[in-house]
Amino acid sequence: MTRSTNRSTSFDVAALAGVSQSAVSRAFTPGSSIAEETRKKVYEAARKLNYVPNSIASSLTTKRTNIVALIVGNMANPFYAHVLHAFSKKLQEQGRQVLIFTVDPGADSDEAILHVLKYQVDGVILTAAQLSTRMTSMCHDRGIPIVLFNRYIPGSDASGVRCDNAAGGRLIAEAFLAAGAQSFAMITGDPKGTTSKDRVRGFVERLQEAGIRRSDIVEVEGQSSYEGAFNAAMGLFRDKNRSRPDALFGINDIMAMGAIDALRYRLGLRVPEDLMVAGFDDIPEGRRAPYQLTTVRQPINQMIEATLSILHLDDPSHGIERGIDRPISGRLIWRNTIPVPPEYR
Amino acid sequence: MTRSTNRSTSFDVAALAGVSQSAVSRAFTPGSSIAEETRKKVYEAARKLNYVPNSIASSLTTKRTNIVALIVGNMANPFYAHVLHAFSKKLQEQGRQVLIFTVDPGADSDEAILHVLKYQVDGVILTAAQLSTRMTSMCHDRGIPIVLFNRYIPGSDASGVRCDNAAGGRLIAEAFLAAGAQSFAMITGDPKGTTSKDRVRGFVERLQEAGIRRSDIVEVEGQSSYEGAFNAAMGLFRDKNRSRPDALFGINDIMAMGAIDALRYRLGLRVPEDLMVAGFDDIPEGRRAPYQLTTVRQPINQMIEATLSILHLDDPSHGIERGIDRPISGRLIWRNTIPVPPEYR
DNA sequence: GTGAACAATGCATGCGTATTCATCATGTGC
DNA sequence: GCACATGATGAATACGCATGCATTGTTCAC
Repeated sequence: MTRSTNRSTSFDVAALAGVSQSAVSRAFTPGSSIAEETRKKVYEAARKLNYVPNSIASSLTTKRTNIVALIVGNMANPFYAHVLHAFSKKLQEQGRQVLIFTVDPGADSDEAILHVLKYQVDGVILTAAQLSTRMTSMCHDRGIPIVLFNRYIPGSDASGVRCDNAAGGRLIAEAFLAAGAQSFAMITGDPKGTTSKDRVRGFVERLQEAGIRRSDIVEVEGQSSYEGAFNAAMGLFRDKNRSRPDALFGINDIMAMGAIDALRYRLGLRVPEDLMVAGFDDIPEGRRAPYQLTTVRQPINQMIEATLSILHLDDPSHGIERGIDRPISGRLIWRNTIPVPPEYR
Repeated sequence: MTRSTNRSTSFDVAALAGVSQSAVSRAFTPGSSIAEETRKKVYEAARKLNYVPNSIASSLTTKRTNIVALIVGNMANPFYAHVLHAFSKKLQEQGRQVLIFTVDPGADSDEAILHVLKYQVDGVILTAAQLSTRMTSMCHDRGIPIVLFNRYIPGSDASGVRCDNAAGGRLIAEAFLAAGAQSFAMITGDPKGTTSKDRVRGFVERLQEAGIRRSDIVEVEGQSSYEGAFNAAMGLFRDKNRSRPDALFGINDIMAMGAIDALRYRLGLRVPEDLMVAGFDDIPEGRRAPYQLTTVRQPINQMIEATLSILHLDDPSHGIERGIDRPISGRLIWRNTIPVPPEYR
């Protein structure tokens, strides 16, 4: 049996309801001029025929697809899985569809953008992925707004929303200092993105303001994943001659978790007794019993709000907002990987 | 500045290249009859105009969108995040787009399906979500194939691919028995799906074959999440009078992990010394140092292959395969939450 | 009671592309 | 050199819906 296509069209419905095709279209278009009675007749006929309006066809005339593209660059980090979930929920509530693209960490998103353009999406949200200026202008030229989530590209036309990562880095530094740490290590991630670099910058700046020498701050780069940080931590502490730092900043929660497990299960160290650790993001996984991770919470909901407001999906005639960089402050969440100093109790 | 739409069409390209619109269309359609020279001219013109074919428009005539819908019912379980990622990668490689819908756990997917139908997707993959027979026939009527992933609905027209959950449950039972367990507990999940029930059935069946009495098998239902299992475990062991089982089967890995953390961090029990635990799925998170979870591996890649093969995306004229239930065997992965008996070493 | 404003409706057209059909040029085998 | 197959091309049309425009019927104010 062949895959027969029984899709009825607005003409079929119109015929059955005894109205014109225009009436059918209007019946399904909120706010258009149609009598309640007519609408009922149309709905009745539509129900009988299992009619569902063809959004593809309507997009052709309205030039709006109600599709938003979400490009995710690091699905292995649960933070981005949560972000994806949150965006998806939010956009669904608004009656929009989400076209998803996954991109390998570190890879650029040009190919994904190209597909996105073909599908005439109403907007693009880009998360943890690289973006070339060529693609930015390709999008902007055709009136497709694009917002970087948790990332910005200095000097670029693309707008971005992010946590104030530098300020967050400072919060971590302060927490360590308050807990009495004197020598420090960082496990950093993707060097291409601004996220990791900003966190490092704020962290180091604040430490130096407190009189810590740069030589007392060790930095190791790991792949931006649990395993990457696990291995980086092993490398960091394998050298027995080097004196061990008091405090370790994992540049995000999943990496902090990887580092903690390496410390505890491979190196026999206690956290926080032997070494305090902090992360960044506040993913739900970090709250669990084995970790109880002290971290900076990214205000995801605010960031999503901001992203959508810059996209102006409701108002296509609004110009594209270019070059915006909107940092939003996160706050420190005390848990158990840094001993809580009396003044923070 | 208003959001100007500079999108050039195949006519613009045709004019610049000095050919007809048909030629442009053919230039971008693999396998169509066009001279290499003409194609080059077209590409050249297209490049100059930043032309990108409008897939929406082309879908209107071809009746194919190259979009596949993925409906995910439980994003909180990392297993499904991994599944989503794997499908997305695979479909992208094939040049298809993924439209994603997230549905609350336990909720039915009717609304999502309705949206999917509007967008004329080429196929639907449904994961951890309910599906009404009405929606199944809505899809089938219009020639849209639909496959349930890791779920089946007995007597339904919808096809499904899944792990052989009952057989997997038996494997777990055998592992516990081989390790010498004599009394058992299960923390089960969503009672609406077949997945949890099948695992339980296989597990119990095998135990009873080994002479275990039903009264020595306790069953607690938890919400299908880390937290749900954490709480269920607390409830299970709070009753001090009840004798403690030797072995606990968490119906999937994330729940097993929640249970383990409750046991270790709240109840002061050691795993596996005081109590052995097994999960199901083999998510990467379960391999990590704190858990080292013994589990049954779901053959995700095979399952994805099977799903796509049933969908017949490459051959739209192929009839829809109805009512298929394709179980694929998983295998037991020994790690450290069950003491490995000598015969399995 | 009259003209104007307005709501409801249908007709016709356009959105950007794929595809059918007819035409023409070119090459093939004999 | 001829009949024929083959490949390349353009004109025209269809895909399913939204919308501008014209028309009709209705209500309202005066």
